Amino acid sequence: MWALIEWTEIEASLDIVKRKDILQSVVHEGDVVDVKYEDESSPALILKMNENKDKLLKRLNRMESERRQKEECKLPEKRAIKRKIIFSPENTPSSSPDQVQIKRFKKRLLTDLELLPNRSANKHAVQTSLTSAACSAALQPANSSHLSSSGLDHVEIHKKLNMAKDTFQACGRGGTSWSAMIKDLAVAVFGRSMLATHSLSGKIGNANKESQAKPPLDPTKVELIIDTVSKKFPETPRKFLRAALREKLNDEHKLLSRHHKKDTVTLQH
DNA sequence: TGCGCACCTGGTGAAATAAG
DNA sequence: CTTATTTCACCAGGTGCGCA
Repeated sequence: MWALIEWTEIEASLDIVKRKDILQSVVHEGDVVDVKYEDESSPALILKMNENKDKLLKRLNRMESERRQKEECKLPEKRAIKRKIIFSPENTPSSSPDQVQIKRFKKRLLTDLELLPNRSANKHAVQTSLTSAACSAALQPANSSHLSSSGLDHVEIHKKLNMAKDTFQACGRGGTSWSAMIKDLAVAVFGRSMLATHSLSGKIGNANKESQAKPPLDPTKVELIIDTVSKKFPETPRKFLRAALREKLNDEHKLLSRHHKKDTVTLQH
C-alpha cells in the first residue's frame, strides 16, 4: 500500500512512500502528517491514497510534468534546479540511507547558496559539480583541522569568510581535488556573476589591450581562499591554485558572454 | 633573452538534463 | 529508450609586461 505525498519542508518535492512509513494510524487525503525519512520524520501533505503504486507513479510523473511546463518560461539555467528530490517505490528513503543523506546534504548546500546573488546560477553550478560520488565524499569527515569551527554547522575560515560547514566540506569533491576545491570555494564566496565580471588582479590583459580591464576580486578573500586550499593541499604550488582560480574566472566570463550573445540573437528574431 | 605571469579566445569531452 | 542540448572542467595557444 502506497501514498503520493508532497514533502512540505522540501521545495516542491513529490514522493511515493509506503503506507507504513506514514507515522499516523488514521490519515486522509489532504492531511499533513509525519512521514518516516530515514531515521527521522518529516512533514508531508497526503495527495493521493488507495491507488496501486503504478497509478501513483503515473500520477506523480504527470504532476511533475505539469509543474515543469509552468516553469518553462524561466531561464534555462533554472532547468537543473527544477529537478526535484523524488523517491520511487523501489527507492524509498528507508531503502537507501546514503541516497537520502546525499540528497539532504545537497538540499542544505543549495539553501546556503540562496544567500548569494545570482542564486540560480550558483545553485546550478553546485548541482552539476556535486555528483553523487562527490557528495558521498563530502559526507566523509574532512581534514579541516586548520579551521576554527564557529558552531555546529558553520565553519569560519576567516572573519571575512564564514560558510556552512557542509558547504565547505563539499568544495572540491569533498576535499579530494584542489582544483575543484578552489573553484567551488570561489563560487561559494563570490558568486558566479562576480567571477564572470572580475579578474584576479584587475590589470588589463596584455593580449587584448583594446579590451576593458575587469575590476579585481577582493584580494584578501582571494588570498584566504588560496591559503585555505593550500593548507589542505600543501604539495600544490600556489601558482597552480591561482591558475585554477583564473581559469574559473575565464570560464565564467566565457559562459556569461555566450548567454549574452544568445539573448541578443533571441531578441533579434 | 628567457621565463613566469596575467589575461584572453577557442576547442574538446564528460556528465547531466531535456526532448522526441 | 535514444538523441540533442547544455554546462562544466580542462587544455592549448596567443600576447606582452616585468624581472633576473
